[in-house]
Amino acid sequence: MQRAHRLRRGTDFDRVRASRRSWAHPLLICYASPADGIGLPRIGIAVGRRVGNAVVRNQVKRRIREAVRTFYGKIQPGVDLVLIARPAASKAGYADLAGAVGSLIERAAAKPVGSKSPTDGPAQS
RNA sequence: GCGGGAGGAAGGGCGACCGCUUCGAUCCGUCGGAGAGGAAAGUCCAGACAGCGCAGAGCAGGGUGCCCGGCGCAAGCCGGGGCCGGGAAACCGGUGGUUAGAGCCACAGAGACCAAUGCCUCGAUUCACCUCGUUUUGGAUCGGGGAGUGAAAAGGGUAAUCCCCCCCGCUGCAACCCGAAGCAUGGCUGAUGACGCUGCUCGCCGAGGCCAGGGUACGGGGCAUCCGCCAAUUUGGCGGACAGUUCGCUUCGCGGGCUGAGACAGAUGGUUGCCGAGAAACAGAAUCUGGCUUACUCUCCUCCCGCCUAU
RNA sequence: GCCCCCGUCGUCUAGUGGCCCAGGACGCAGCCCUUUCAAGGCUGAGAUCGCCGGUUCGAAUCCGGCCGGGGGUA
Repeated sequence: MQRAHRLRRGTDFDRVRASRRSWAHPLLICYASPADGIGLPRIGIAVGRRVGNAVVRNQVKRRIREAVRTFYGKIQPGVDLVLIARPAASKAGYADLAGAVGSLIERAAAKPVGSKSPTDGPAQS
């Protein structure tokens, strides 16, 4: 997950969260918004202080990042995502977090498959 | 052997595949090097560094604190000793000055601080009396003894109260410097001196300051141990110093080798194999350094104290 | 990251060495008043003063260390 695939600026986070398009999971919350230009999808990860101390937050962040890497090819281009960890994520293992990330990407920003209409994507919001 | 105490070491190792940050090389396909801690933590001290006005004077405020010796710029640390408290001991914790001065010491108690007086009792002297008492009344004076109160009483306690002696400008890398982009003004105030070096006063300086609203929240340096030299387009090479680690020696030191993390939504991860009894605890660098404090683990080493057993 | 501030009944707070095993208001419970409710009156319960040490005869208060909240900072 290289730097070009990540959200870099605070204004990007604000813009994605201001789009109000969100999907919830017991471990994570996902926001989605179309990017300014057509390009690679970008992901931002936020882990607040309620999740745990610095070690726990880093561990959660790395597991989410690794899960995003495995599902990265399924995200449609030109979409910005923000993944926010909830406190329960501190007790979840990698398999649970990866499942959460996979389901959220499937629901929020999956590439249109076959002849299916792309109306479930957030780019129309 | 069991229990307790002090000090120290260590904080997994070797790999495979897929990934991350950074540096370098590159035939742009890739390749190679480096990549969290003993506390990185809490932010409790001190210093470096940077800005603020000459970094001024006084007050306020803050800090240090038994004695001797040593290390250190300082905070602080090490060794020995004294006193107090805890413990059976090893050991642990705490430490200035109340004959410079001031304040406070509730309740209780006669009295709580340069002393003065009250209670009980004994003795002596003396006075009073419808009761004339020294085996027995009351008062006064002098002298002796005592109880009670309280943490503490003819002699204190409290400086983790002010104070005395010694030290300290303020603000902090979101400091600060360079560059770029963008915006809209309105009100109040100011050479009768605003603002500022912080809280107050003085001295000094000399033109902006405050509020509301609006705009941008980008690049680089500081910043990755420091300094110097060489070559130079970047990179690099050499030397010295500092720190860490390791080895050796003629061992309070000297010499050799190796190493020097570093971003700006913020780098160590995922899956798994072997060693192994097992891989668990606290915990993630953010300007840097030295200390202090706190959190914690499977073990290992050295020394000390007590008990039991054996010799 | 850096720099500050605050923890006292359920809530908001007063108390800055002893008069306080902590006072007040709102809330809570009971009684009175009222046909009933509200308002009003009386009474009562409710606090290991965030935690652990220390100084002192004596600590919510003074000192040290932890814990938990909150704020500022281009």
